[in-house]
Amino acid sequence: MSILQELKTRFAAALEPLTDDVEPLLEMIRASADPKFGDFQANCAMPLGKKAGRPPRDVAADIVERLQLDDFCEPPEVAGPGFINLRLKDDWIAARLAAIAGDDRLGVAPTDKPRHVVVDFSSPNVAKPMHVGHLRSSVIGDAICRTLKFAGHRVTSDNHIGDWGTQFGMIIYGYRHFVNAEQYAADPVSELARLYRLVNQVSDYHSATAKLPTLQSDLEQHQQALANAEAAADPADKKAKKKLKSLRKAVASTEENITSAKKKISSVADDADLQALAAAHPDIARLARLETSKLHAGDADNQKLWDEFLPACLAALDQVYARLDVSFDLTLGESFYNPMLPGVVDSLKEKGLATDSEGATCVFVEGNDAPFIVQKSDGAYTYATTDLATIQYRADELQADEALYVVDARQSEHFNLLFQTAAMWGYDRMTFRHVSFGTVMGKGGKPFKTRSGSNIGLESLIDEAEQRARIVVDENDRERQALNDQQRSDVAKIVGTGGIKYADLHHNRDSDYVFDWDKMLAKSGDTATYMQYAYARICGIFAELNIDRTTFASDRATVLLTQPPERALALQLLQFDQAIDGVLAEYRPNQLTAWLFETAGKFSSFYAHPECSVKGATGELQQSRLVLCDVMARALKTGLSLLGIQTADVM
RNA sequence: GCGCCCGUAGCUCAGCUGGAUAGAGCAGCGGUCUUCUAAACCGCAGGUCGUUGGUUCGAAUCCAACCGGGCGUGCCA
Repeated sequence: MSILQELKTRFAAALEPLTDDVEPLLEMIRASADPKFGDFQANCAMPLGKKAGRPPRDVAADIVERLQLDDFCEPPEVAGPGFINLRLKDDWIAARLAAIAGDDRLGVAPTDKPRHVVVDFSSPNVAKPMHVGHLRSSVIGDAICRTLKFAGHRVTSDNHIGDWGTQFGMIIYGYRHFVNAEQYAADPVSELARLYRLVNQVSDYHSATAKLPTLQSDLEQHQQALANAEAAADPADKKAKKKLKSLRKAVASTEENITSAKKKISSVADDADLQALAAAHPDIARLARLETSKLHAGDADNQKLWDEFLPACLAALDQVYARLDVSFDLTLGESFYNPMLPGVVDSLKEKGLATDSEGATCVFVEGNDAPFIVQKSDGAYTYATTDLATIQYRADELQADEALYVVDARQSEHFNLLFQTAAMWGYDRMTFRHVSFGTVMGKGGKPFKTRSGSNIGLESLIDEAEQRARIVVDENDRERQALNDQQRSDVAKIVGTGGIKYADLHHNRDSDYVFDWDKMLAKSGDTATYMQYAYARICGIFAELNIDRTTFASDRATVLLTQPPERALALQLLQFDQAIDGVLAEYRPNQLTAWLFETAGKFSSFYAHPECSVKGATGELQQSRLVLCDVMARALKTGLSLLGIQTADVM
C-alpha cells in the first residue's frame, strides 16, 4: 500500500465521525511543501472547522486525537491555522523500501478499476514526410499509453493515419504525369514524396499567381483604411485604438501573404523546366482533386495505384517509429472508415441531428456558431464524418470505455463539436477527451521551421539529435575510454532521441515550448541525459563491486537510514505512485518527469555526499546502500521507460 | 464579432480541484575531483505571479473587467 493510501485510510477513520463526506478532505493530504513541516500534511481541519463553526485548531486537535498511525508516524503536530503535520518513522520508511527492493513496479499496485482506453495519436498523412509537428503527438501519446498500461489499464493505441485525403490525388496525378520510373523502382517512397511536393509546388504557383493581384489590391485597401484611421484617430477612444490595431494586423498579414505568394511563384518561375511544366499543367489543382474524388468513388485504376503506394508509405512511417521506439496496436487510417461514412450520415439524418444547410449536411450543436459539416455540398464526406465513424467503431467493435485524442490544441473546436455530436448520436457512455498540446516554437518565438520556412523533417531532427549527442558522448568518454565506437554510437542514439522526447514531455503539454538543441542535450539540468547518467552511475557502482544487479538479492537486505540524504531518497522513492496518478489525472506526462528529476536530484545528492559512499561502507550498511541504489536504478529505468526513453549501463 | 489558450526570476518553464516565507533549470557569482563516472555536488544572488476589483481565515490558483500575445472561426484535415 502506498504512503498516501495508508494515510488516507487512517484519516478516513478519524474523520468519519466529523463529517458525512470525507473524500474531498482526504484529497487534502499531500506531501509537505517544506521539509520543516514534516513529510506530509493534512489540510482538512480548516474547511471542516469553517463548516462546523469551530476554531480549526480545535478540529485539528480532535482529528489528531482520533488518528491511529503511531505504527508508522511520529506523533502528529498541529501548526499554523490548523495544519496537521506528519513525519514518517525512519524505521517504517526503511522497511517499506526494503519491501519494494527488486520490484520494477516500486510497490505500485495495478488499478482496481481498469478501463479500456483507445489512444489516438501521431496520425501523420502518408506520402508526406513526417515533420516536427508530429513529434509532440507521437511522444506524448506514446508516454500516455505506456503509463496507462503500467497502471493496469487496457490500452489500444491507434494511429489514425491520413491515407485517403487530397494528397493521394496529388500523388496519383504526379505519378501519371511526372514519375521517374527509375527512381520509383529504386526508392518508391522518396519518389512519391517528390511527386507530392512537385504537384503541390505547381498548384501553389498557379493559385498564388491567380491570387496575387487580389492580395495586392487588398493591401492597398488596408493601407488606405489604416492611413485614414490614423489620421482620424482619437487617442482617448479605445474602440478606435482597437480598430487601428486590427488594421495594422491586416496590413501585416496581407504583406506576409504577398511575400509567401511571391516566394511560391518565384520557386517555379526561376526554374525554366518547372516553368514549362507549370505552363503545361494550368489546371493541375482541379485535376488532382478529381483524382481524389475518383479514388473515393471507387475508380479501379486509382484504387490500384493506392493499393500499390500504401504499403511502401506505411513501411516508411514504420522506420521513423522504429527510431522513435513508438508502436501501435492498430493503424486504422481514414480509408478504413470509408465504407461506413454513408451510414453515419444516414443515421444522423434519421435521428434528426443532421440537416441540410446551404447544400451541405450539417449537425448544429447548441452554443456553437460553426456547424459540424458531415457531408459537403459536392457530396464528399469530411473528417468530421470519418471521426464519427471512428467513434462508432471504437465504441461498438472495440468496446472501449474511453478515447483520447492526442492532437494539436488548434483543433479543440472540432473535438468539442465531435464529442457533443457523438453524445447526441447515442455514444454517451464512452468518455472522450482531447489531450491537446501547444506548438513547438523556434528560438525566435515563432513556430519551429527551417530557414526557408518549411517544416522540419522528423527524420533529420532525429539525425541531428544523434549527431549532437555523439559529440557529447565522445567528449565525456575521451579520458575514461570506457566505450568502443559501436557503444558510443548506441549511447548517442539513446541520449539523442531521449533528449528530444524528454524536452517535449517535461513541458506542460498545454504550453507552446521553445525547441532548443543546447538545452535539450545539456549536460546538466532537467534533461533525459541527467537521468540516464544517474542510471549509468549506479550501474557503475555495482560493476565496481563486481555485483550482478540482475541477481542482487536486495530483498534479503535490511535498509538502514543513517544519513539525511538516505532518508530523503528513500522517502522520495516511495512516492512513485503519486507521479503515476499525477500523469493519469489529466494525462500530463510532465508530472512524471518532475518526479524523476526530483528523484534523480536526491540520488545525486546522496551519491555525492561524503558520508554516503557505497564503496566506502561495509557489511550491512553497504548492503543497505546497494538496496537504495538498486531501487533508484529501477525507478529511473521504469520511469523513463514509461516516457519511452531508454537507459544505458555505461555512458 | 464570437470562441479557445497563454501572460510567474534576465532566458526557458513548473506550480493552477485555494493553503504556511512563490519553485526548478539555464545564464551570473562563489566553492568542491589522490576515494563509487565532475554529463556531478554544495552555496549565493535574482520575482509588484500582466493590471484592477471581488469571493475567502487564506488567492499565482476561483470570479469579473481591462491590457498584452497566440490560435481558431461553414464546405482542408
